[in-house]
Amino acid sequence: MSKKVRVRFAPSPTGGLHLGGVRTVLYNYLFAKKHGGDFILRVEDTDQARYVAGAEQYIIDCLNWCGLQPDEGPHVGGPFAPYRQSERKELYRKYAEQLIADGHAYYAFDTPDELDKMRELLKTKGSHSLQYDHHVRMNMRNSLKLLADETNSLLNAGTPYVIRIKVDPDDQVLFTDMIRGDISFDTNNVDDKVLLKADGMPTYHLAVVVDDFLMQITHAFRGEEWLPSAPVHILLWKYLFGLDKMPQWAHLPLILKPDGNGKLSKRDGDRLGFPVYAMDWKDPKTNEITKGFKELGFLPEAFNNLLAVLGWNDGTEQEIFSLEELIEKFSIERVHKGGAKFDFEKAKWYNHEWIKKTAVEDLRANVKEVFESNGVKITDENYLDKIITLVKDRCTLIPDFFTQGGFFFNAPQQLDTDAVKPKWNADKAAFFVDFCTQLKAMPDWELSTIENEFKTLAATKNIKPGELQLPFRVMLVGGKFGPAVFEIAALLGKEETIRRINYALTLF
RNA sequence: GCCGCGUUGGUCAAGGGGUUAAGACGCCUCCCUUUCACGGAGGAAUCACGGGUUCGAAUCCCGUACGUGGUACCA
Repeated sequence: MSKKVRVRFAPSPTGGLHLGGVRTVLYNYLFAKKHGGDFILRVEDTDQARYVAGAEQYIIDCLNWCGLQPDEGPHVGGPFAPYRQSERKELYRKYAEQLIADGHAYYAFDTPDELDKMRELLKTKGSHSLQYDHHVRMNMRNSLKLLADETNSLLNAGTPYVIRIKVDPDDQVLFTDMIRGDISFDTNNVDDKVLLKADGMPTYHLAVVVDDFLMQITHAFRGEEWLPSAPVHILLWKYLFGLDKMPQWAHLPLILKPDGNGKLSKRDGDRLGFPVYAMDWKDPKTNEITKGFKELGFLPEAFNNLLAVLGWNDGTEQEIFSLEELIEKFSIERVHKGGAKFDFEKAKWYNHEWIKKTAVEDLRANVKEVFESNGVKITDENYLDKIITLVKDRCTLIPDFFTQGGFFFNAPQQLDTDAVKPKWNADKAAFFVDFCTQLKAMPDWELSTIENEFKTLAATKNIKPGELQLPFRVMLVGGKFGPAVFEIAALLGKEETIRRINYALTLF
């Protein structure tokens, strides 16, 4: 019987949650759910210098908006609590000490100055690696070089120290990545990484391995930037828990900037005018707000969809996937090896598609919010629903509902008279005067009757109805946009339609 | 510098020895619609380069180039 699938996402709370982060979560989540497993959130808050208060809650909010809620985490608890590394601090030390006892790690007392000097020396000697490794460690101040007595007295005197892994030279570290296949590293190129810092906190290297073991993680998916440090993690697994217990690895491709090259960063979004964070992020230090996809008017379904297919597809021509479909169809083996450039135009296309396919009642709350934030109080949801139905095909982002349908609530302030005047004449003006009279007399207010009335009157006056539709549109909405004119009039109601015609007639 | 990973149109990509090298976004043309969209029909545009292996290479192998990531008491 195979172990239950357990995957984890382990962000460090240092700022907003960017596209790459959300996609990592998404792939983790899809894989877990596809195999009926658990998705665990773990927080790496061991880097005090960069830790930002509020960032953890922000990440949770983003996951919530995306609908990717963890089964275990600092906010929901779970059998392996705590889920914050700062609260697990003492745990890690035990494993670091065990490594030393087994001869796989050592105490190092080198000061930052001494480390700098060592690297300077290597540089002047023309060495092509600046690593703290088997070449140099016997020249440094550590428990390998020092006598046991010396080490103990240094320790007893409270000298600051770190614990470093002891990487043996001339060996190969081999592993199979679920996306990339077999990968090998020569241990001569792996340095003696710090595992436990002078402040007693673990580095990422120790923490992932210990936490993945303790939390029984079966599959570890993370960004490609971690590939070079994979050998350290694998060595740690070998020394501490045994390779047979190690999770399977998958290193996800990077999301790159649309122009030029390089990893997509927050700066690129600012520069190119699109968000790179899931939701608005306010940096508590600078109070600077970085725009998010949510606030720009993206639907979470579209956001998940566009992220999922940036580096993965199911091999068919399908482009639009719901979360349920993604869970069903996702396979980690089909994830690409190469990075993908982010294309905001295509991102908007996905949102447009999702708005078109989303039911009115599921759009209502979002649209209502947009109207109300524009100062339009919605009292009649039925009316709002009709507007949504009428304009949703032409909305790419949620705020477009207001630009496309705001005129249903507020008569246009300014009319695009330039669009009408060149072809305007007394006959047309007379048409609208008569049209109003007829509208007033109409017993009902139906789309078909309004349209019939308009067209028959035009015929009797010998004017092409098409030539009258544009002026009519401008009268009602203020410009050359919006849904079919007669639909608008029908929804606007008799009085308002007549009022707008009469007002416009004074301007043309 | 060293180490790792990658490279199919402008972008996302299917295809993994024989294909007219799918499809999508964007762009262009036309139809629909006397608004703008939606929808429909078309179009331009691609296998990084050089060597092999093979009857045959986008596909396999080796180089090169380019890109990208790492090279911290950051993750």
